[in-house]
Amino acid sequence: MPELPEVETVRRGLAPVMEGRTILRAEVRRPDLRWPLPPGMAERLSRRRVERLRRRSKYLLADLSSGETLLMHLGMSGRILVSRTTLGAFRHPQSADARHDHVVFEIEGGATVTYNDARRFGAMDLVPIGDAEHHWLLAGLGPEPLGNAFDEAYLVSELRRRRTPVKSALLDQRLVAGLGNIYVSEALHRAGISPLRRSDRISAARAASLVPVIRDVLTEAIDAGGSSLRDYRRADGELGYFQHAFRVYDREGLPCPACGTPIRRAVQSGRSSFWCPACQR
DNA sequence: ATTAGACCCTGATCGC
DNA sequence: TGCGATCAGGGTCTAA
Repeated sequence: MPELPEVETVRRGLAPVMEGRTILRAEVRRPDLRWPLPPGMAERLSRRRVERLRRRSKYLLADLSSGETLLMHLGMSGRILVSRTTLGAFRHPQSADARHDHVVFEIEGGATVTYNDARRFGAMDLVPIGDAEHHWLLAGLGPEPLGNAFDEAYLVSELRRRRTPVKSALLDQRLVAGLGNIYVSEALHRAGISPLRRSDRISAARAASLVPVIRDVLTEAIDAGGSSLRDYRRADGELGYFQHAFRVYDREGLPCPACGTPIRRAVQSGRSSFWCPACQR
């Protein structure tokens, strides 16, 4: 579910209540997420201060005073929600089903941070600070799409040597890290490239144009607080609103906002792609 | 070496 | 109202 903009939005919501503060107590209610939680995780988190909350791709990284980094991934349905215990245990309507509250952190200063994940595709692990980028889940990740290493020369050369559809190439986290099904579809529409087109058959100029387009769509989505379709919520429980700006995603049969042609849908490597057959070639 | 498909799990929605 | 089929912002692993 959450792609880079959603994870960044969660990070920005959590940072003010976690950074510089101590986790008074951590509680693990269900250790069987995508993989078993690391041994003794609750004890290794309790009474540690969160020095910094970072993001790499779709992962959140909390550097702790113990010298370990807590690595978190939200999978498809994961949420991290902040509630204020000083105001009483208040759960408003758009909050998640408490049966899926798997990890709970009590934070110094009166905040409770709850990891909730119905499908349990999410993950957490602990790794020595400084080794996070070598963790097996992070080691193969490509450049950050909003970072300097992701530039026109890089993308042109990577696409040129792949024969997969460009949709699959951009979803490959080894090529660029953080895009998912929504933002790939949106970026390809903005660039006028069909998701079905073979990567190595895109002209260099058109491939290069994807770089600023990807940056723009991610930046706009972060500014909107991400996209809320089914499960995703910001850390404060509110909805993101970038879904209202979708041009093609989840709009099969509806008119293309640029030309009015009905949006088409096709399944590529098991996931739906949406595109305008007139604007995208 | 690539690439499509199965799989992990729960919940919402749709057609009958 | 109930029931099965299908689908969903993630990623890994297997088999062709």
